[in-house]
This record gives sequence, structure tokens and C-alpha cells, in this order.
Amino acid sequence: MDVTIKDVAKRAGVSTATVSRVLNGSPYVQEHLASRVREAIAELGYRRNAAARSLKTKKTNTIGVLVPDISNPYFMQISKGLEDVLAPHGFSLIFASSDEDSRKEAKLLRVLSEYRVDCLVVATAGGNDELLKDINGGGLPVVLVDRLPPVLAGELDYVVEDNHSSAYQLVHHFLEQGARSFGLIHGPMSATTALERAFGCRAALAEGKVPPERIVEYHGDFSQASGQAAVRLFLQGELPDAVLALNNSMAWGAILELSKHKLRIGEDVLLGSYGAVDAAPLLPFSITYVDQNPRELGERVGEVVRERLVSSKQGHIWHVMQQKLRMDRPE
Amino acid sequence: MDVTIKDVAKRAGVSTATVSRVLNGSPYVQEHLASRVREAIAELGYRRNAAARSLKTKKTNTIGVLVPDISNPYFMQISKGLEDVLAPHGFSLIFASSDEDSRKEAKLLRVLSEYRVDCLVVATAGGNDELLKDINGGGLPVVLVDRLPPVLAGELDYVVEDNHSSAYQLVHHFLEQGARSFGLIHGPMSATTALERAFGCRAALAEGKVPPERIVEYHGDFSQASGQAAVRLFLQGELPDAVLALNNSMAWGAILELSKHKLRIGEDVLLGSYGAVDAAPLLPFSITYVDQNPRELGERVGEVVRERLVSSKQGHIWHVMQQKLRMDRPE
DNA sequence: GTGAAAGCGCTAACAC
DNA sequence: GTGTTAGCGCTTTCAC
Repeated sequence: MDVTIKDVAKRAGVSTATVSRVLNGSPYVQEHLASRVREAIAELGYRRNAAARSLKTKKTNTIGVLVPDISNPYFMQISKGLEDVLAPHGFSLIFASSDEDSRKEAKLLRVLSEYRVDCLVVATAGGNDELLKDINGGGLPVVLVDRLPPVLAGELDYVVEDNHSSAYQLVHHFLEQGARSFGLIHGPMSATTALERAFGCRAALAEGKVPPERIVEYHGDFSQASGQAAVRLFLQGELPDAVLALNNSMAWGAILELSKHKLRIGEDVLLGSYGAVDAAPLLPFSITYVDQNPRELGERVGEVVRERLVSSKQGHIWHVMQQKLRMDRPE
Repeated sequence: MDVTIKDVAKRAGVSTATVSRVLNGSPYVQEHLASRVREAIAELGYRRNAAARSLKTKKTNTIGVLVPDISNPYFMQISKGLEDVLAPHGFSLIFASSDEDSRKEAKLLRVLSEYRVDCLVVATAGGNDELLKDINGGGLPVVLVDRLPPVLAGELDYVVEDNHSSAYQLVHHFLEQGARSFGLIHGPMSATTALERAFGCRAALAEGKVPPERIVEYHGDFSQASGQAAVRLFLQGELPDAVLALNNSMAWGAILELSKHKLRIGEDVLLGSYGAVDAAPLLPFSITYVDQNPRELGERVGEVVRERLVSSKQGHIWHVMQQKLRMDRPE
């Protein structure tokens, strides 16, 4: 049997209420009693029971975080930012990974809500728009991050990147570099980010009057393998002037595959990426990419969570973060 | 006010005990009652309260995971493996990040134990040996992963790599390649992994009769920057035949710095790494490295956790996983 | 099979 | 200031 507040009270010769007051830092306890309580706590090795506490207070000081992939550095950078902001305020993070699966996501959403987390941070795999709206409506604040299903734009708090604009600028840059034909490697259209990036690209291509026959599009799944597959497809026709991968894993796949075919990036073909390619500084060619900042995204989410929890403010909070184009050149 | 089991009972015209039985899948409920309960649950949008539940059952179905850095892919790969094994059994993971800080680790250990997690998985930052032993002794099973303070080897369950042997082999390989002088880039000695790797290296160097004056050692902190700093140090003397970085971030830093100085890896200097360097397949030189498998480490930990929780077995469970040497060559 | 009722450990009125 | 006490929502004997 665990030691409870009752045991502490008995040992210190006070009531449980006094122990509770000491535990919660109430100023209305005489110092000599407080120190007796603290002694008893130490002697007995008492640890407060969070379940009993939150049953009473209806607060868990826990934030549920639901991401498509717990091992994806992008999402974990976001989580790091979140933790940096929230941990100092006493919040813990409980994680779940949907594996980009709507059904699993729905199940995990239920589990997290049963834990009565104080707030839910979700990078949705899609397909749970109604459920998310219900949960939020039911009194559990939901903050969307990275992925924003259009239906939810007016309904929930969110912090996302300006995917459309960044992708637009990426294409625009290559048009200015003189590229006249394009190979686009898209992510899965179930991810709103992939969809928005695709639209951003198309807007720039239309504006640049690039005719459809000079555009090849491959629909990948954000994985390195799909970046490689895309390049193999492109090689079946005439190699486009520029290959644009709409995330960094696919960009890396494209680089590997192009290299395998002895194609020189920067000369035979230009390469663009949405998101930095880690190895870029060492590669013998330059890559222009959209500079994401997941850490900052996470910090912003943390602030939104706090705003939502402390100021219980009306209306919705949303942030659309701007990205800049960057180029890594060989040194 | 949330809807409770009482509301459901009233709506279904049964007692709370019956609702509870349905919730827990007890077979001793007549089907027509059970379905009425399920209806009521759906109509009312009832969600079970995990806090109340675990207050009673003394189980949370939650595993606490404490790692030095939540955004480090190595630890998140471990976590992914853990989650893959545990999630199907209804366990959720609650994470905390110690930032390699013993004091923060101690605090988080307390928080997690207050949550009454069913088990604690810890990659320790060090300095909390007694606390960890106490927690485990107090009835909360602790499973160490990756980092194993020697004092705890006989006290707790653990799953770790064979750092000593792998590092030994790494050095041995370079001796066989003809390297006669070495530059070692160590991790922080507060991390047991770094310490073990250092001993492994030294054992091989001693056996190879490499005289001390042909060994330069730099004590880094596992970061890319410290890999770069190490190389700058090495360049002040005579460049060693082989530079060995004892983790992959430092290896990458070393590569960047060597390249910056126009040194050709594989010709001017050999390079070895503990852990794969992501960009390796594309680099114009080969790297020999210890092939870690964090995902599998995590899966193994998951199995240990389950063993510990279900079979409440006596004694300690430990796994020391073996790694293989691998070489990535340019294609 | 089903229900009544006693807590699990804690907090927060309320009374003193 | 401090103590008493009534629950928070659930599970689980123990009767019936």
C-alpha cells in the first residue's frame, strides 16, 4: 500500500487539509506546522497521487500530443518547442502516434480524451474533422499544428506554415533561374500540407505560363523511397530543368537517385526542396529550399495552449508562419 | 459537467455496476442490458474517466519515458519501437526530456511517479542512481535503456548496446586498415555509453600497441559542433591516420570540418563513426561505422516492460545488443 | 445476473 | 489558521 496524505497527516500530527495546503503551497499554514509536514513527507517517502488529485480538480496538467509519426524529426522538433514552453509551467506531454492512419487517430483521440488531458495538440492524419470539432466543442481545447483541414480553419486554434506561399516562392525562384520545365514530387494529398504546397506550385507555374506538357507530377508519400521512384519516372521522359521535392525526405531520395544515374545537380538539373536537406552543406552542388522552423512552430503552439488554458479566451487563435527561401552552396 | 457512469446508468435503467461491467467487457451481463448500456453511452457521448479508474484500480496503462532529448532521432527511434510493441496492448506513453540535466531528471522522475505510470523507461543523464534504485524498490518498475550506470547493472532491468565491444571492433578495423595514429572524438563521460566506447577504443589501441603519443583524444558532447571543434584541435598537430567519432553527430561535424580544410577523407585521413551518418551514401568516400539499431532496442524494451508487468517475474531482465560494423561506400 | 454501497486519495468548502 | 467532511467517477465486493 502506498503512503497517502492521511499517513503524512497522522505522522505530522495535523489534519489532511493542512498537508494538502502545504503540498499546494498555501500561505495560510504556520511555518512550524509546515516544516513538520515536510519532514513527515520526506520520512515516509510520500508522493502525491496525480489521479486522485485530478479527479478532484478536473485538471491533469497534461497536454496530449498526437502526431502522425513519433520518430519523424520534424514533429519531434515541434514537440521539443512545445515542451520547452510548457514544461516550465508544470505541464507534461503525453504522446501518441497515428501512423498517418485516420482510424488509429480516432482511437487515440478517444484514449487521450479519457485521460482528461487539459489540451490536445494534433497534427492530423485527416479524416477526423467532425470528431476533432466535437472534442473541442465538448470542452477539451484542441490546437491543430502543421496540418489544417480547410473545414476546421474557422473552428479550432491552429499554428501552421504558409505552405501555399512558400511553395509558390520556391517555384518562382526556379522560374527566375530560367527553368522552363518542372518535375514535381508531391506528398500524399491526404496531408493538407502536401495539398497546399501542390496548389502553391501550380499557381506559380500558371503565372509563369509554363505549359502543362512541361510539367510532370509524381504523387509520393513523403518518404525517401518515393523521391527515388519519382526520379525514375522523370527519367522515362525528357529530364525536366528543375526537380522540386515537396519535403526533404523525398528531396534526399531524388538526390540519391539522380546521383545514381550520374546526373549532375546544378548542371544537368536544378534541385529544390521544401525543407532543408541535412547533408546539403557537404554536397558538391547547391540546393534551394524552403527553410522550415519546426522548433519555433512548437513554441508558438505552446503559447497558444497557454493562452487557451489560462485566459480561456473567446474566438480562435491562429498563426500562419512564414518561411524564407534559402540556398545551401558548397563551401 | 461531464457525463458520468451514473448518467449512463440512469439513461439505460440499470445500476452503475452494470455499466462498469459492460465497459470492462464482463461476460456476466445479459445481452439486452448490455446493448441498452451501449446505446446510452453513444447517445450521451460518455467517455470513461481514466483518473477515477486508476484511482480505484491502481493501474494507469501508461508508461513513462524519460530521455535526455526528445528531439534526438536516436531516442525517438527507440520510442517508436517501444510504442509499436506497447500501444497494441493498450499502453500510452508519457514523455519527458531531461536535457542531459541530472537535476531536471530527478524532478521529472518525481512527476512521472506521481502520475503512477505502470512502468518507467529511462535513458538516464546520470547522477540519479540512488533515486532510480529507490523508485524501483518502491514498487514502480524501472527499465533502463541505452545508458547503464555500473552501480545499477545488478539492480534494474536494462536493454543496452554493447558499446565496449562495438567501439573495440571499430578501432580494430582501422588498425587492420593500417592506421597507426588516431584521433578520437569522445562523447560526454557522464553518459555511460560514451565512457564504455572510450574504454573499448582504448582496449583495442592497447592491444594494437599504439603508443600514447600517436593518440589524440577530444572530449566532446555528442554534438555536431564538438565534432568540428575536435578536428580543429587535431589539425594543430600532425593529422592522425584515422579520425574516429564516437557518435554520428560528431562524425558529421568532423566530416564538415575536414572538408572545409580540403582534406580528402579516405586519402588524407580515414573516418570512422559510431552510428550511421545519414548522408554517407552520397559522399565521395567511404565511412566505416557501428550500425546501431535503436528501433530494435526499443522493441526489446517494450518486451521487457510487458514481461515485468504481466509476469511480475523475479530477478532482473537484461539485454546487451550486439552491433555490426558496416561500411558505406560511394556508389 | 444485477444492484447497493464502500471506498480509492485528494481538495475545498465550511465550521470553528 | 486549522480541522472536518463531503464528494470527484469509478470498480468491486457482497447481498440478493
